[in-house]
Amino acid sequence: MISNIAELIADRIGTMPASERRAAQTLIAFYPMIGLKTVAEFSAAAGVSSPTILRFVARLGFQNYPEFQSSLQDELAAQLQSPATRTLNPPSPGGGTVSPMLEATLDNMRETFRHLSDKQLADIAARLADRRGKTFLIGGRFTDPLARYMAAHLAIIQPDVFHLAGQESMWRDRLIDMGKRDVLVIFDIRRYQDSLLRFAEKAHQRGVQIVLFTDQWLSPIARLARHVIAGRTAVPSAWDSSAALFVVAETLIGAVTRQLEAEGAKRIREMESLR
Amino acid sequence: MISNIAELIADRIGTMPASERRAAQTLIAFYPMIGLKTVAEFSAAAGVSSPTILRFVARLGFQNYPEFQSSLQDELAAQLQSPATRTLNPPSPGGGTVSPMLEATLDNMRETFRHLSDKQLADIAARLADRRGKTFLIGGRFTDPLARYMAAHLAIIQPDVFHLAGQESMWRDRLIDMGKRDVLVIFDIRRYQDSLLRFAEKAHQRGVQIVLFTDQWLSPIARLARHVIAGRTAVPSAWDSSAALFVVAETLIGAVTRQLEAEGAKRIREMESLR
DNA sequence: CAAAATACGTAACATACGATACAGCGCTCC
DNA sequence: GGAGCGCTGTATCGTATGTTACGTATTTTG
Repeated sequence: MISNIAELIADRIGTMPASERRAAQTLIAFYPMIGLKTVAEFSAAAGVSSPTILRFVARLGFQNYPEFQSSLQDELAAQLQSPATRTLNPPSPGGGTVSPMLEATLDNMRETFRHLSDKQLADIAARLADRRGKTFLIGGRFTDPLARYMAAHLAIIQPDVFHLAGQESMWRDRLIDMGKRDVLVIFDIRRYQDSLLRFAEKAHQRGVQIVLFTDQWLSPIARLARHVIAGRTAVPSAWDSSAALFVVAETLIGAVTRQLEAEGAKRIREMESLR
Repeated sequence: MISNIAELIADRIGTMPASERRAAQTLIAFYPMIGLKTVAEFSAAAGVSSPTILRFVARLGFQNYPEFQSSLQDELAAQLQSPATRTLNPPSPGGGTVSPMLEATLDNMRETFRHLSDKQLADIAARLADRRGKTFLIGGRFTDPLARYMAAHLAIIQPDVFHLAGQESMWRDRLIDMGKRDVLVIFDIRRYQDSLLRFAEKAHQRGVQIVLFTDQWLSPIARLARHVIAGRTAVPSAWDSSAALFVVAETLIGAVTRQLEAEGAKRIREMESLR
């Protein structure tokens, strides 16, 4: 079975006329980048004319040049998704129902963090550690526990951390306390909840800084957010996975704790003694 | 030093207006493929207008869109040359707060699952899927969100799933409803909570089957439990990590869902129609 | 609260790009 | 050696694409 364009070329290069073969060879030599450039550049690199390039891709079975490029891009994207990461985790031999789930989850985490720079996390952590404002956390149907988890930790190392629970009307009443210096952390993955969007809009109007945890398809709230964390959620299950977001949350909790070390440590000691 | 476009974006995203930030986030989310498409496609994906995309790339320092694309392509080409340096966010040698945290978490998960057989999980899943009894879930200070997360999912695919919230006295009142056929899922990691142990003992006396999620040092509840899941929790942070337990929980949710597929699917459809 | 500045999208524009028609050339096969 | 066929490049065309100008909305500042 022919799965990529390189193989396709190898398969058909024998049937090609001289100039097209030159095109094929240059594509292989600079695979696949030269194919993503313009016809003119490709033809120049191969030392043939543009129509030859077009005839070449036509012979490969593509309707037109853009279609050929899209195909190359898809191939590239697939490579970038899974590349060595699969081989990085030696597929456990006794692959029952566990393994694929774990594998997918580990991949999701790596992917999520690949798209997340230290600087971004540091910025968010700094924002969360800023003691001049309050911190509110809220989540959706399945992600509210993540908001709770984060709130449970943050509330220990600093004051003015509030998890917004209960009914929509109750959150709204808290809006009155929110202003420019405050931060609202929202967890919202598919299927995105209207109630959260409504709430986010109102908070946004009040100048509240929004930190959004969402999936790779980005909740509509992203538009309002100051910081967006997009986690991978796809796993071989009927449900989406929030594990990657969970780990990001833990990472942030750790970073904020470190920033507030001095005061935080004191606070923690104080709390211990209160028990 | 800024070596790739992703870093460049992370560096400047703070200085960008809202719409451009959205463009930036979309690019990161689908990095780098979306940037190789046309301005129109990029703008559609980001939900902004084409000029915004152009202003965005201009702000990154590029003269025009093609130049930006070339830069992305060069980056890609370099990556493809040396597969070793394929990471989008190279392990920052300096204050890399991310990497060690992520690495430790991934290790924890692998370790946790290494000590967890498919059979164990299947048994637990079967127990949770057994519809003759009720399912109760409860957790400690930091782990209660995990109980909530699991409850939120299980409650959708089967009836009689209850998360025990609120104060200790309220849980106790629910004991009256618990019997031999029922399952109690407890999350308890260090520092183990006396209140949970007390509750577990009473439930155990009533013949309730206990499924315990704990850390590798095992909560004292372990001796009462029918099934024990011991997750690794150590990470380079001031806090313990519950991420491994979270993933086990998700795995179980998936397994239970699969077992109840027939009835579960029907239930889910019914719920959708109720919205 | 008014005024200025900035951000953003709509719509018109120019151009660079892919596509096509056609003519020249070489090769092959009678 | 000549006719036919196929391969290839030049030149032209239509259009999709990036670009720019401008007006409106929004935010910021005095």
